[in-house]
Amino acid sequence: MTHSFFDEGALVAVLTTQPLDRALDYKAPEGGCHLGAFVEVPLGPRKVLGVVWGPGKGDYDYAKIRSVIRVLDAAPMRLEMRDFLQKAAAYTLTPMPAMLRLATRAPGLGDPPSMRKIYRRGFGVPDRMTDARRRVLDFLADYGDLSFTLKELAELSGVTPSVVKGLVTKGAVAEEDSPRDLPFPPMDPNLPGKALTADQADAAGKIAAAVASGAYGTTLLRGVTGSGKTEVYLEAVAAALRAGRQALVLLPEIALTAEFLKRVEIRFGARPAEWHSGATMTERRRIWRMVGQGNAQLVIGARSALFLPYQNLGLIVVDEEHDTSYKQEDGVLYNARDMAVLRASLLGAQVVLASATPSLESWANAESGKYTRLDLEARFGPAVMPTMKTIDMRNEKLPSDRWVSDTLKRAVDARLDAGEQAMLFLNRRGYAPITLCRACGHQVGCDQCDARMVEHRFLKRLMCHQCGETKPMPDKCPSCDAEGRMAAVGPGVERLGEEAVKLFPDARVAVLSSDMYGSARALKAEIEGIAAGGADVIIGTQLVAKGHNFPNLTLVGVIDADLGLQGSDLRAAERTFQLMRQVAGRAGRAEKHGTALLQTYQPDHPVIRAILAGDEEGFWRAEAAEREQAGVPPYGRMAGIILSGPDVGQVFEVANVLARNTAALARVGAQVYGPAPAPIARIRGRHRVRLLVKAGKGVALQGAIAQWIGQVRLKGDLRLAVDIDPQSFY
DNA sequence: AGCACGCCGACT
DNA sequence: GTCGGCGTGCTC
Repeated sequence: MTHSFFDEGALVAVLTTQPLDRALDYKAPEGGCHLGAFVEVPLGPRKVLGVVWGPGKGDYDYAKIRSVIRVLDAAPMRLEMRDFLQKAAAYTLTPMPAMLRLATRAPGLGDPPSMRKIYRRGFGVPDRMTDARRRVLDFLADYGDLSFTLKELAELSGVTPSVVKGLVTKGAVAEEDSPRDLPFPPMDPNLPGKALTADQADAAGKIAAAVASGAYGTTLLRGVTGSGKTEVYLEAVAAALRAGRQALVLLPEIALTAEFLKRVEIRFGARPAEWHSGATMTERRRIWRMVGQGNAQLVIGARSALFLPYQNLGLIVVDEEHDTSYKQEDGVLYNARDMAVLRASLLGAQVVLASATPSLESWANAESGKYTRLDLEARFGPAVMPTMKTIDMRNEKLPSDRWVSDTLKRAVDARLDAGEQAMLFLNRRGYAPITLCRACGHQVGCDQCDARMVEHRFLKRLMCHQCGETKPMPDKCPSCDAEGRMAAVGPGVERLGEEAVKLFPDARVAVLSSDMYGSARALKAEIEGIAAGGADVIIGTQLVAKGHNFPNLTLVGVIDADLGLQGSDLRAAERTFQLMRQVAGRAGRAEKHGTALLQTYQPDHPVIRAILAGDEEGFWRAEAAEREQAGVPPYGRMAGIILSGPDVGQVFEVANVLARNTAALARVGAQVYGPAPAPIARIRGRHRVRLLVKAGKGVALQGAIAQWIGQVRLKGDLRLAVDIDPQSFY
């Protein structure tokens, strides 16, 4: 460490959020600035946000060097954060400015602390007393020293705001400025938690001891649904709080429910900071600032909460660590689970990766001893894992426009008679996945992407699931002009909902699909209503698999367990396994015993057999052996290079230049496959071409790739994105 | 990312 | 002649 403070006029290197390839030199402002300070600097005609990254390089014409405009009122970025951003950038091959943008995703960072007016009891006495005035003063007398906003005070005392204002001019009510960004209430780690079983207490004790050690470590906490994973990791959170350190719980966005937050609030006696995409600008700003000041001890959040400016982070929990939504697929391509491990290792913090169905990566890391593995086997309370059976669809002889077999229908009827809930699971949004013309066989596709349009009867439109583009349902075939011959082929949840209404006329049927509700909030509210008994038959897509508790749900019918089994994607089997296990785990979570029925045409498929047998270790060993054989992650390294542009020829031209000049990769023994059209060959009119790079485990792949792609200069509208550890590789 | 500079086509 | 298309390059 050379300098930590720069006097006025000293040269400092400032990293901005603008996409420049390096930090620029500026003169430190009046009063000087600290290393890591958030500053506003002039850049051409504009003012931009930046961070003082180090001493200036002094390699630029001194006469042209401008001064930092001002130091922002925010705690300087800590060295640990700087280090984390640099290492994360190097790992994901992301330019530093983009990385810094992730870390400054709060509005109004440059503004002074925003204030609002608050009202409390004053010392003056009004000259004239009225009924309304007395109500206000009596109310304030009842609440002693508490203060309120104008709106609160007026509403709570049953008067209009002008009455309060009148009292302010008389001095009977005091008007004060108060910072809008208030500290979060302290968490109490010593409130009693739920009673733990012996193995839960044992696991909790081990993780708590690791947290107290103040060293880095990662624990894979494995346990079936309802085994008490949450209770166990909340004890780890308590240990971090007791040690005076902050804790972060990462969840997939959809699992961040009111139900979950309530549990946390009960355990720690106060609401934690919630960081999610639906948060308002004011909330985000408050959290960003309070986390940086240590005035938010516990953050519950989605992926991007990892980039908040923690002051003293001691524990990161990644719940549902296998969830694919931890991998950001647009903009900066990073996997929050891996970045959590990176950040913790730099901090001397603990990581808990929790899942009923861990990713193969984490499972392998536990096998190799990089992670500590803790298994929770005993199920909490009287419920046990559901009974799982297949329904062999080859014997069911269903007509082509029906999806619920008679066997499954009888099982649902039985549950309805018992006054319990049943769920039909189908991982396909919309009404029907294919819309085709019976006259010529034409399938309606998206004009912008190479994807089929999916009919959404609920929206009365066709939708592209790649780009979200919609168009009205055509009356006549766009290809052969035949009228009235367009037909819906295959099932989606909306169509399954229609069938369920016919099959179960007396039941209340609810369809849960992410596109049927205006906002994530509305969707969560709907799910909570249903869980509380608002429906008898629940039709759902993948989102129902994520962490929702349906206490009265005792039967899950998986409509098409074969979806995802076919194809050569090496991760498909893993994903199918995880999804089926999680869906099955929805059944019978409380006191009632649950059953899961899987409709399949391949009851002998290894994945289906492993699910039925509950043989997770067997499944993973088989999957791991296959991957090791193929030399793919986690037994080898991969990266995807996606080139995109409006002109296919141009895109392929650049891709071919890369494919032909691979000396930089050959030096580390890496191979290139492709170019080939990317899995989604066209998105929003941009053609996408992918190259895959494959290398041995332990190869320094990023450096080689950086050198390799440095050979090409991208002209015009061409883009190149590097995806380290891609989710799909085939 | 913005924004200026600059070098070629179709207009008053 | 010049108005304006957007390709290329710079910002401390």
